[in-house]
Amino acid sequence: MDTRRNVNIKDVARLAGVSPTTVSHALGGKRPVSAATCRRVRDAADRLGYRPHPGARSLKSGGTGVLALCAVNVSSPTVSFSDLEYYFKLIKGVTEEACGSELALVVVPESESEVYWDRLLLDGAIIADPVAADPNIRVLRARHLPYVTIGRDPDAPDEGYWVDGDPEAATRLFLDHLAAQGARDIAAVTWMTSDYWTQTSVSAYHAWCTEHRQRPRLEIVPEDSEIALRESASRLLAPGSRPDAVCGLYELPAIAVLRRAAELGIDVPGELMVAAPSDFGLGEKSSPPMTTLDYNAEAHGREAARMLIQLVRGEAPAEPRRILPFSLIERESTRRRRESFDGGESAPIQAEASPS
Amino acid sequence: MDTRRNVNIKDVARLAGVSPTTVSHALGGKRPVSAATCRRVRDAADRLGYRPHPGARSLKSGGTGVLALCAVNVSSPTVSFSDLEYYFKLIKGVTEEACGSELALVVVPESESEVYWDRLLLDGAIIADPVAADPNIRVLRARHLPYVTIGRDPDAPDEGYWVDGDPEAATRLFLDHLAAQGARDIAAVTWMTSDYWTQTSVSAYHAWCTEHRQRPRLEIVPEDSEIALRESASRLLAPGSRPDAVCGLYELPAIAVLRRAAELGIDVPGELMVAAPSDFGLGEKSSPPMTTLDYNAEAHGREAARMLIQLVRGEAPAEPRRILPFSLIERESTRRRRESFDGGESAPIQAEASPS
DNA sequence: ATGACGCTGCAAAACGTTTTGTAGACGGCT
DNA sequence: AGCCGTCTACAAAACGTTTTGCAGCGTCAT
Repeated sequence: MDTRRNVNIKDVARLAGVSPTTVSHALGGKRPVSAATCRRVRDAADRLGYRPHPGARSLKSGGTGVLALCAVNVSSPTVSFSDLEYYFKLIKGVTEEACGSELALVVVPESESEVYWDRLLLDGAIIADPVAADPNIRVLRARHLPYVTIGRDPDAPDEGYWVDGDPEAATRLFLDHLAAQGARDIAAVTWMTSDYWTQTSVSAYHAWCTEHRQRPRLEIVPEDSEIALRESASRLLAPGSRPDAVCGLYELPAIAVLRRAAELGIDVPGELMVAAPSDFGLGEKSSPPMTTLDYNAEAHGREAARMLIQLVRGEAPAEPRRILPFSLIERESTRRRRESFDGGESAPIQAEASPS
Repeated sequence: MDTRRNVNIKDVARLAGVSPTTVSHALGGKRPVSAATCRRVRDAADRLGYRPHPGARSLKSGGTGVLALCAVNVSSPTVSFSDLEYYFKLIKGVTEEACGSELALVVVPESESEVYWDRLLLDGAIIADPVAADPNIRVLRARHLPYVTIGRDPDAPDEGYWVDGDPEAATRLFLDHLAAQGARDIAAVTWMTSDYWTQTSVSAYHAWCTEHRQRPRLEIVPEDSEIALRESASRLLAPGSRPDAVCGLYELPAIAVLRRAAELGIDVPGELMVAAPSDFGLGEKSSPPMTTLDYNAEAHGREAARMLIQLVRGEAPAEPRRILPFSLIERESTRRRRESFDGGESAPIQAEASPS
């Protein structure tokens, strides 16, 4: 079907009666061209519907104006609708910032195959939530493409360029909050993932327990499935040594605990408090609504994009590693003292960014 | 920061002690190369971390293996979280199909600027829900890139390549359903959008009203905002000539009607039935749950991708215009006769695809 | 008159691949 | 020995841009 040859710069040059060089300068503006010639060239280009070939352009000039955001995981069975809101905020933040700089943004859905990076024509990329030995990062390195991660690379948390929250501070804030509400035996539940946030949260949990002379109890959901989530929740709430609070380092495991608690007839927050320092938008919708984090994903996206744009331009970002502030959103799942009867959201508990 | 030159095919050739031609053939497999040489070349390429430049490759061979899906609207204020599930299903379907054919897929978030298409290196694209005078389609045409739309192009509904549901049949199915449940005065409410689905639904509504000797009453939400939604709902439910059922041609306006009904203390479905032949996943979550469509977005994505892949390969799709089947999911908002007390979802009412 | 200088546009050389035509070597056949 | 086909690998020509160096040509100051 695509039999017609695309019009190229020579065709435009011929119609306008000038050389290809002049066309390039008239359209690109790298060197002055007389007004009359310029108009003639533009007319010719418009009439022919000329579109410069992006490949050829990048081949010579080194850059296309395209950035990539590697984000939406379409393979995971449970990620489906929980992370969507988070991804959307990320995309929105990055897009806004990129559009402002006349750059194009594409979203690369994560999937098993790594075919992507070798085919795409890019100036740089943003990797959301990198994991250990991240394949995306490896390829970007090999291609010498600048990249920024949202969330630290667990293999090199103190290097490279990133925007992140403060998982240690967040975990401690949540544990302190639960303790302040009366919890004395706080268990933690998390995924089997290898990202920096999880790793750091887990060690922060252990450190906190040691400091507060509590017995740590960490339940790790071994795989990415509804069944595994259910089983972990059941194990955690089994009679005998049931904790009086659960801190889910991510929301989904915490939601599973809430569900299981409802099944077992355990009162939340009366007999069990549940909270998760995570922000995939699930806390609002769970029943009862769950205390979670405000991670401010849109700001993360914006800042990452801003940084990447500087890198692409060859500038060195003033702050290569940025920790953004977050706050705790208290909801019913941890609200034991009902002094007032508003039912609305209480004022978020702010936590300032503390550079690690 | 990106001072180091990328390794190119000549570097590999030099290290392996062969010509660039041989490297290309050893890696690309277009012509036979002896096993020994092949291994030498591969080793050299691996050691240097060689990645062929996608621009150069496409320049010569005409194609990169990249497809684009133009979908997520990040500009609209109301689209935010309602369409996400729909988009995700689309992305998932398209990605699966593309991966199966060793093609890469990128998602192009829709925004005001059209910068995108001129910079991206693509073999073809899928446009989700094209509008009248769609700018994306215009550019794709100019670049002679093959494209498939999900939902018909309202400017040329009977041409080109598309996958779609059957808006006329869907609208009639819903109106018949409401009438069968006892509705005698069915109003419709919709967006101010220029897509084919909306246009066709609206005329189907008018036609149906004429056939059934009902006075049509169409409320159009004039702009994309929460306030406009609220006002339209209020107008529709104002006392005096209140309809006994509302068919929201999209979900969001229908949800606004549900909310307003709750505020006014109007019993749904007792005094007012509400349904929407649309599938953005909101029907399940509204209160009361609303009767909606099962559009089967993932299948739409898969079929569109399959078609596009054929086009990119130069094959002519057997069926350039495909109408996929859909079904009505009955929920509480239109369930007047409560003969059983299961409370679950009833069996969907199937509707076979009828080629227009 | 002469040189310097600014403006305008052109020719040619990249950029890194793939593709095509062909040369050389080698073995098997008449 | 001569011929033919098969392997293997190379040289050279694209692909469509941007970039660089430079030539022509007026204009202005000396």
